[in-house]
Amino acid sequence: MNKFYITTAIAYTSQKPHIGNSYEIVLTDAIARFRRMQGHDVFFLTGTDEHGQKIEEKAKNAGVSPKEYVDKVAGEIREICDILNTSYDKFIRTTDDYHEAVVQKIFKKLYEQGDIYKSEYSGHYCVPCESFFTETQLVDGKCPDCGREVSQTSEEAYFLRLSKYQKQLEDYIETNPDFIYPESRKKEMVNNFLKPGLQDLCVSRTSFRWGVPVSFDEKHVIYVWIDALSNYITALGYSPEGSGELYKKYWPADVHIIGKDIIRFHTIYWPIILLALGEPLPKQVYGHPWVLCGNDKMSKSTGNVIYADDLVNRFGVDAIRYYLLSEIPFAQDGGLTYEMIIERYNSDLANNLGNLVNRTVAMVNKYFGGTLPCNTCEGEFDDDLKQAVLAVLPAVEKAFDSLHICDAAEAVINAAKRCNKYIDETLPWVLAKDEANNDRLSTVLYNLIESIRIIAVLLSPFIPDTSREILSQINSDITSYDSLKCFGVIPVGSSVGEAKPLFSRLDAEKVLAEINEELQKKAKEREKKEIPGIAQIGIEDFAKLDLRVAKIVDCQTVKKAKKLLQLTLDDGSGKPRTVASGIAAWYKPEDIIGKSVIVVANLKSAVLCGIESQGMILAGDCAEDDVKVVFVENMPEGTKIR
RNA sequence: CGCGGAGUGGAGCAGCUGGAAGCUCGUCGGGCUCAUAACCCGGAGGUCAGAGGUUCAAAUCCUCUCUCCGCAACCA
Repeated sequence: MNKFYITTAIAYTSQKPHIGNSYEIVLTDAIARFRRMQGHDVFFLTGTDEHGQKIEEKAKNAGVSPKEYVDKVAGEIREICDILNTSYDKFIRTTDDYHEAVVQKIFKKLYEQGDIYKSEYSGHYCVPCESFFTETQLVDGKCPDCGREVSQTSEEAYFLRLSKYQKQLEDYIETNPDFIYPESRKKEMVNNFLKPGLQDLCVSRTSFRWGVPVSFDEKHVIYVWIDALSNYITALGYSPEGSGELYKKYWPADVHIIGKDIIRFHTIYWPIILLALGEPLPKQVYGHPWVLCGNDKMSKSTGNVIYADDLVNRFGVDAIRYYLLSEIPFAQDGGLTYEMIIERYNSDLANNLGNLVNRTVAMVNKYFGGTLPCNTCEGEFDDDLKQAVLAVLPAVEKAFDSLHICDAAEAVINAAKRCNKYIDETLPWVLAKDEANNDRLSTVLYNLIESIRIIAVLLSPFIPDTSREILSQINSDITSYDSLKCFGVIPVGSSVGEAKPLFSRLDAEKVLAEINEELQKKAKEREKKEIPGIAQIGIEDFAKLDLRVAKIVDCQTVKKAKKLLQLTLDDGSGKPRTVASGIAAWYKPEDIIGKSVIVVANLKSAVLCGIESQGMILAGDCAEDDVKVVFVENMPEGTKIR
């Protein structure tokens, strides 16, 4: 029995995850379940990533301790994993004490062997930016962000020597072509990071406290990614001082399932940490695509967020699992709308699969009282059916091997389709009219029941509850992997149960109307809540802003930046002021030259794509993809706004 | 010229190691009645983004152009 270690990325506990975040665990679960079915000894890990500045801030805003905050969100996340019926073997939290202890040991080991070093001799700190840079990050010896002088001693931090392991990592990627998967992601990593040469990574922070402290230097907190990535081995009982049995058995991971946005951490930093620890590298990292809301990215500000638990309450777990697993492509982002869910639910689950099981079981009951007497009277369509049904397993195997999970789902559903066709070919209701055809009729129904059994078992990685329900209706408990490889293992004479619809058809219009009504209700509630929360600063805070009217005297596009326009402003001071603004998507230079805007005149300057930006101009986020600059009329340059 | 990907019938996608354009949904017509107005068959609908090129033959290879998306940089 081969071991199979599979993981999701651990979910960040800054807020409740939406359906796009939840896609990952469902995808991983399907793979884990399939491998178990094949007889692999599977260990399936998921969990939560709970440290970091963002969480510290969120907790502060919510008026609770970071731990309290994280306990709540981690609870929600785990609940969603359970609602989605995922079969994880372990749920790790980065606040678990054993994890924190091992992370400290890992950090210490890397420090002691010189792979992590204190930055004193190469430290460059930019005071205004509160940022820390390595020698190589400096631009002409100055801060790459603001271009000012940096000082040597103001801040110390620890760095991981990435460059030392670059060659080894490149070799590994070379000799394991499927390590970074899919291929296009590999190219991104190689071309954007490896080829230009890796820069040492800052792996400690002193600007906040919510993290794992460096054991030998307590004012430093370990960088969240070092902390988070280590979960894959701490969960198994890894320790630099000697690892436990689980680790020896399951590491290296067979595949890390992660979102495409964090490929870099998993294919560059993580392997290098492992190389430095002297541990084997994961065999594969699959960066899956995203679930989009229609064509848009799901985001809270747009208000188009959809949560897994809401969907499950409305449509059922298996409907949602099936949707995610069958609709989201292998490498391209997939869409999710209520319309699409209903469409797929009706066509695949209700009409095709559900109806097949229902009509077949009903016929067995109707014509034979639930017990088939014979399966030996073969006819002309039988071989074709058997061949088609037996061909599904190899197709599913192939799809899982290449992580094309939606293709696997499609292959199984197509088998159900083939069965529906077989019913029309063999016309059981015609056979039933003449008792002389009883044997043939029994054989036809037997072939259908056996096909349904195979389909049901193959559906178990995708829709486990439904799979069990189907098997219960046909009254079969033969579910072994080998039993999928030959046709006809259900014994003649066994009886079926009652025919109950698996998925009742949805009336799209009705369901959509209901959903709209609820969404509107929620939107109203939200409006009410948000307004009282605004008055949180005093007049003295506002007075810190120096807002002034300025006229745009020149404007140019910026070569290297898609989003930036470089504005030259007359703010009444007599000196031209340069401001870079991220409005290129909505404004062309000629549209705005000569107009007047409001500029935040006392904002500290910053360098963006090589331009020193001295302030910012005010603009409104009207919608997710619509920004409008605040133009003013009839006010002279330099007018103070308050 | 930073890197990578995508543009295929109304919608969503496959095909892309060159050899008569496919799948699902929708739509139209027919069949059937065991079943959840479900199922089965058939039709209509595409100059495979555009322009060149290689080839006996290109959606599939090469070049250029246009449009979208992602990564990187970055939205002050």
